[in-house]
Amino acid sequence: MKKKITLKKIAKEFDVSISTVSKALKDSHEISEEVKEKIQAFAKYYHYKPNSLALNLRNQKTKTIGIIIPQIVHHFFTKVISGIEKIANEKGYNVMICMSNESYEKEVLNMDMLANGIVDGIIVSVTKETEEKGDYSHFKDLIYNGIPLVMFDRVIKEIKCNKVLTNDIDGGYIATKHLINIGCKNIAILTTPDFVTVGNLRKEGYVNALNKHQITIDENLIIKVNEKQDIENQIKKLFTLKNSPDGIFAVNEIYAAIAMKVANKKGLKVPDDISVIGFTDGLISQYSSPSLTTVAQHGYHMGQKAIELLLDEINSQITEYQYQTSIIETDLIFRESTKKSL
Amino acid sequence: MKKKITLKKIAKEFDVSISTVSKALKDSHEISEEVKEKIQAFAKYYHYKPNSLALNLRNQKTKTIGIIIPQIVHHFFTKVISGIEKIANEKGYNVMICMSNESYEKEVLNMDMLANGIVDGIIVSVTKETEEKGDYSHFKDLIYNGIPLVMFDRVIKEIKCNKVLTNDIDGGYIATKHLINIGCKNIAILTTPDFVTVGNLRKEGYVNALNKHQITIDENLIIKVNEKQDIENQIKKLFTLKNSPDGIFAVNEIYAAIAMKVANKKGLKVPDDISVIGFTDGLISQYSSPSLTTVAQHGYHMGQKAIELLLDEINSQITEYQYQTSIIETDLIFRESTKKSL
DNA sequence: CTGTTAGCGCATTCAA
DNA sequence: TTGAATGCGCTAACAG
Repeated sequence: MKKKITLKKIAKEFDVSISTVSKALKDSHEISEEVKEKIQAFAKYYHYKPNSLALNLRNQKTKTIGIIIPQIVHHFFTKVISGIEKIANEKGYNVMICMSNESYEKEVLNMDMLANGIVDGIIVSVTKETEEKGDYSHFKDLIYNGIPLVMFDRVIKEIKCNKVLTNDIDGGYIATKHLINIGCKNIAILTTPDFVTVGNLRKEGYVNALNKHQITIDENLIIKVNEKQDIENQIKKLFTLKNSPDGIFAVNEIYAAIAMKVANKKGLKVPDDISVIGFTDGLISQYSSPSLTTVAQHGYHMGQKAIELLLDEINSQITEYQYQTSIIETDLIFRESTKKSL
Repeated sequence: MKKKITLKKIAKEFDVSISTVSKALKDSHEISEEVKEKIQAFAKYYHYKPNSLALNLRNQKTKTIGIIIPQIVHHFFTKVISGIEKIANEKGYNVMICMSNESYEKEVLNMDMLANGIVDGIIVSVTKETEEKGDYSHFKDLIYNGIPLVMFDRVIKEIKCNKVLTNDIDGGYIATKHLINIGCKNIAILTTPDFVTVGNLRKEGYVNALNKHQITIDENLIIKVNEKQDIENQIKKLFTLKNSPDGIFAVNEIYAAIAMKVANKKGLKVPDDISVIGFTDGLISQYSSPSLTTVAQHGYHMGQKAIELLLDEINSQITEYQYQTSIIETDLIFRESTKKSL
C-alpha cells in the first residue's frame, strides 16, 4: 500500500519548510507567485489532500455529524436521514450513519466510536432493547462529555437534550377515527409490546378515539405483537372472535401488510369486508395491493428539524442552553385499503 | 458546551506528567498502584475517553471502514451493509455509511470526506449517474492515494480493484427460464435504460434463456423503464399488444410490484392469468399480495465477501497486490406470483 | 516508579 | 517572502 502524500514530503521535495507549503497551498499572499505555482502544481499532480484527522485534531471540530438508527430498512428512517443530510450538507456538514440493529450493545459501541472526537454532534433514535433495558448511561456520558445530542422518534424522557417527536398519539387517533368514520364497528389494533413507547402512544390515540365515540374497548381486539413468534398466527386469532373485526389499525406497515394477507387467507376482501390502516408511509404501503391507507410521519421534515436543533446547539455559545422538544404532526394518506367514507 | 477531559487536564489535576497518566490508565506495571488507583478513579468519574482523532493520527489507521451506497431504501443494500458490519465488527472494525443518493456529485463528496484519513478502506456501489457520466477520476484518485477500495454490485470495469458481483446474467437467465418452464409463451421484461449495467446484464440472461429455448425476441416485450416518467403508463403498453404477455420478468422488485398492480387494473389475475417474477428479495417481495417469486441476491453474503476482500488488502504487505472479482450466485425464491410448474 | 521527548499532519503566530 | 516554533491529544522509546 502506497502512503499518502503530506505537506512534509512536498516540503522536502522543494527543500522549503512545511509552513511555506501549507501557505502556498492556501494561496496565501505571503508566498511568492513563483513558489506557489510550482508547489500547487506538484500537489495537484500528486493528488494531495490534507489529512482530515490532523485538521480536525487541530480545529477541535470535524464538521461531520453522526446518526445512529436502529434499522436501516425502514423507509421512515431513510426519509429522516435524507432530511438530515439535506440541511447538513447545506451548512457544510457531512453525515455518518451507524446502525444499532436494535441492539443495546451496538448502540453503546456506536456511541463510543462517534463520541471520541469523530463527530461534532449525534442524532439518535433509541433501540427497542435500550427502551426495554432502561440503561441510559451512555447518553448521560455523551452529554457529560459536552457532545450535543438530539433524539428523534424513539426518545428517552429522562435524558435532557433536544428532541423531535412524531405526534404518535394524534396519529393513532386520526387513524382510528378514520375507521370509525367509514363505519367500522369492531376496530382492532395491532400494536407492539408495552415497552415500545411509540407503539404505546399510538395505542393511546386508538383508545382516545374509541372513548370519544363511546365505543367500549375490547381487550380481545388489542393484539400486542410479539415479533419473536409467528406474527400471522397472532393476528389470526382476531378472526376467531365472535365480534371479528371489520377494521384494523396497525401501528406499522409490516403488521398492516401481514394483516391484509391473513384477511385474504380467511376469505375476506380488503377493503370491502375489512378496512386496514397502517402507520408510516413506506414502500410496502405504496406497493402492496391494495395499497395501504396509512398515517404519514413526515420523516424528511423530522430529519430537518433534528439537524437544525443539533446545529443550533453545536454553534451555541450559551452556557445554559435551553433544550426543546419539537412535535411533528402526522397526516392521513388515503389509498385503497380502507372503504370510502359512508 | 463543556470541553472534553484530556490526559493533560488529568495530569494537571494530580500534578504529574501526561505520560504517567497515559500509563496509569493503561494499567501499566510501571506505575505504582496508589497513583494508578487515584488516576483511574478520577478518569472514570469524569468519563474520560481517549480522543480517537489523536489516536488515529498517531497510529495512522482508524479501524473504521466506509461504505458508499446509492440508496438506502433498497433491502438489498441493507443486507449488504449487515454482512459488512458483521465481519467488520468481528475483526474490530467499525463501519460508516454514506449515501450518494444516486448523485455523482455526492459520490465524489463522500469519497473525498472518507479518503482523508478518516477510514482505512472503502466499499462502494457506484451510482447510476456515475455509470452514465463515465467519469471515474475520483476512484483513480483514491487508489492513487493508497486507500483500498472494493466495489460491489454496481462496478466499474476500468477501475482496478477488488470486486464483488451478483451473477446478474445467470439471475436473469434462471428467472426467465422459470417463466418458460411454467408454460409462459410471451415473456416480457421490465428493465432499466442501457447505461445501468446490472439491468443490462439481467436482460442478457433473459435473452439467453429465450434463445436457448428457440423463442424469438420480441422488442415490443422489452420495456426500458424511464424512472423520470410515470412507470405505470410505460408498463400498460404491454397489455395493448396483440401478443400481450403471460409472463413478466422485472429486473427489480418495484417494477414487479407495479407490474402486478397494472395487471390487476387490467383485470388480469396474478398468477392465474399472468406470472410475475422480480429480482432482489426485499420487503416488497415478501409483503406484497400475492407475494413475489423473485431472484435472491444474497446481499448479506456479498457484504461479507466485500469486507473480507477489503480487509485482506488493508492488511496485505505485498506491493503487487492481486485483485480479485468474486461472483455471488443467485437463487430463485418461489412464492405466489408465478404459476406452479406444469 | 516517573518524566522528558519526539512525532503523527496541519495551521498559525511570531521572528527573521 | 520564508521559516521556526507551538499546539491539537495521544503513545512509546528512552532517561532519570
